[in-house]
Amino acid sequence: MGSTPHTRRSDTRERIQRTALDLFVARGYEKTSLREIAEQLGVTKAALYYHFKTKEDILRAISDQVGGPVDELIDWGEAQPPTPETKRELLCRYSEKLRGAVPVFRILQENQASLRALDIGGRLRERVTRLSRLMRAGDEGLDAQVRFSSALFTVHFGALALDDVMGDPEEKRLATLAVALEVLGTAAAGR
Amino acid sequence: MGSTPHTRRSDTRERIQRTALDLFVARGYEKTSLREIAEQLGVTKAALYYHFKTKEDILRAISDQVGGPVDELIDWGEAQPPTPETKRELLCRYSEKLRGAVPVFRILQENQASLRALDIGGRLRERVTRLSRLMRAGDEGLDAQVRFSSALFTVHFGALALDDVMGDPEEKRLATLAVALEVLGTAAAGR
Amino acid sequence: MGSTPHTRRSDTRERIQRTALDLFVARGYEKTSLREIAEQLGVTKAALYYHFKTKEDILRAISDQVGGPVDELIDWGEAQPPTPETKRELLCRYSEKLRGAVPVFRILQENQASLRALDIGGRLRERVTRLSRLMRAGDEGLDAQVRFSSALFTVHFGALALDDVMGDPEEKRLATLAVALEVLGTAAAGR
Amino acid sequence: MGSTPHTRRSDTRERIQRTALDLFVARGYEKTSLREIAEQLGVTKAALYYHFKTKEDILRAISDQVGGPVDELIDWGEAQPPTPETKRELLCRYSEKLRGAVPVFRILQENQASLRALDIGGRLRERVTRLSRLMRAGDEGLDAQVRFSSALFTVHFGALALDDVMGDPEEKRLATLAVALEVLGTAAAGR
DNA sequence: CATGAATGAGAGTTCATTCAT
DNA sequence: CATGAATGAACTCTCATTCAT
Repeated sequence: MGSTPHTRRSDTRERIQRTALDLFVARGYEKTSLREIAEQLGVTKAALYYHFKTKEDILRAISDQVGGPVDELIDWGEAQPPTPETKRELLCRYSEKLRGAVPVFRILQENQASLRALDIGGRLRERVTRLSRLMRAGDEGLDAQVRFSSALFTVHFGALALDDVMGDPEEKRLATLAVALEVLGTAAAGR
Repeated sequence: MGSTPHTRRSDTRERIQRTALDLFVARGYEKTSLREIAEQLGVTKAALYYHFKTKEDILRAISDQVGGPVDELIDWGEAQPPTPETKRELLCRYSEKLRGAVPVFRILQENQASLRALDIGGRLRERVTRLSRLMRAGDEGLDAQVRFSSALFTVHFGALALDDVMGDPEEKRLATLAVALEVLGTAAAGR
Repeated sequence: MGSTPHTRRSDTRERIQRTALDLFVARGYEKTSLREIAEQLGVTKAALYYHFKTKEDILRAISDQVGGPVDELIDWGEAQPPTPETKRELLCRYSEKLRGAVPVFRILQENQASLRALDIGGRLRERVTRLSRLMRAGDEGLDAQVRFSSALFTVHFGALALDDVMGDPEEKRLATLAVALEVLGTAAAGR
Repeated sequence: MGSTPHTRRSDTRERIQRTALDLFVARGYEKTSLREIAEQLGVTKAALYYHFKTKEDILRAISDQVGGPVDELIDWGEAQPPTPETKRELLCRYSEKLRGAVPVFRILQENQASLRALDIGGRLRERVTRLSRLMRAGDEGLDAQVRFSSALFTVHFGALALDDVMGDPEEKRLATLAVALEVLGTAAAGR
């Protein structure tokens, strides 16, 4: 009845991305070979190379799914005054970015060592640096710095750790965020 | 003339371990080849095989440097009553184990994806599970669980993140621990 | 409006040939991929296949730019009496064929090993054989044979070697030819 | 009887070199795959990599068989006064270097295009440049330059071309050299 | 005329591992 | 204790080529 008549145009690129994501999550970036990706997809290795220039390029495409949004968030943050309120807002928004992209964050997290040699690793590190600077702005004390890190760890790793635990995802996210804000709050309000 | 008569026993084994640790930290477990380790050490690959059965075995030896102590900690915890005090004590002791073994923890952390296929990964996961159970004992609420995770993240990742930041290590450790205890405290005391 | 009405016939075919020639000279036949040719031309690889059946076919088209003329020269030579004058004339005419087609000769020269497997290589070898026979006709002595070879080397490689040296091309060509004729002359006259 | 008791020590490196030489001559450098070399030798590809770092490295080892001697020759030449006699001597000695190493020179000659990208190509070009400078020293006229080139072509390509022609090799070499000296002689004596 | 998508074959290279000495 | 030599399996990547549209 006209449903997807011949949408074949080229969803292949996206299918590669999806399959690669699954395998990278399950077996790690290094341990996943292009042969595996191709086989699981029912195409040849060469087909992957038609759509992506290198293996790293596939990872990059996946990584960019979250890289872009997070960069926007940081840009926004750098345009705001460095008030406690801004910092709280940053945490909230970061938590939202995490939602729905957990597998991507997990790959970046668990393959950190492999990323180091790749330029993706550099970009990732840059983001962390900029985020750190943002949060520390205006208060360089050790206690404040620890609180910031702790709050960010809570949001970031909380999302990853609680992902495969039963319960309503949104409820878990809000609980996590609440604790993070509490940790941060003391420092930010403490001024 | 009496000091360390023949204590050489197996100098090489330890030198391999140290070199491997350095390289695993710098380039990652997968990306570090036995050739590199051997070259940096000035021996042949075959020599490594005299001291270790496989590459994984080298990693295992490194991992065991922290595995043992942490297992002891967990054993101790499971023998205690599940009071808030016990939980605080666990955090303190875990923080102490971290001190001085940061590179090893870093390897385990950053090569997680690679470890998954190895049995080291299994043991690691088991430790996390047991630790979780310990902390949650007596209070299964979502808020408490989040607080526990958050406190542990703070101690664990705080140690890794603050390692390459200037400042007195012990001071940083105590500040981190203080925040972690604060996060935990509310939940533990909330009973 | 009347000039070159539809003379476009096959502009692309020639552009492919020219681009391929440039790349074959610069990077060698084997090392030049169809992708490179296509990219430099702003078309797709598949487009090349519309105009040429295979990669070898492109090379053949280029090679034929000189193959035809040289074959004519040989045909002419075989129809002449084997006098010294004929041999001198052959050298002169070969020198003229070289002029303006240096890049093509250079490709054939520098990619000899690659050509061996191709049928172009066979044809090339055949030409050399026929030319040799022509020059040796009537005098099979070792000295004469060496002189012939030497004269031909002088004309052939002289054109290639002096190409990227400053100076008036025609002047260089004539100087080269003079030496070649001198070398040949003794033998031819020696009869 | 004591013949070659267990000379196994390691002639493999040399056997690889010999086999590679044969195949490079027969099929060209690019068209010869490491698989072929290994198969013909009855070892694995990996064994080749135990003895040589790259494919290029095998070629380099082969090329160095003539590279060293020729470099010595050039060094010698540069230490002499630029007299006609020196130039004649250079030709004679070059001719002697060629004798017995024809296959190596042939590889370098016929795979020129492939060598260009390799650093072997650079070294080769450098040798040619230095040799050219040597011969031209003291006389920069076009005629002299052409004569020098012609003489060198005669010796160099003569050796390659006459190799697979019947007749006593040494006799052929001397005949070739005689012609080369004659060509050169006029220029050198002409002063 | 030309493209987008894909393929099969094979390349060079690296790795962890083994074993006789 | 340690080495030199070798292997088998796998890897990422490139190439010339095809074909439906």
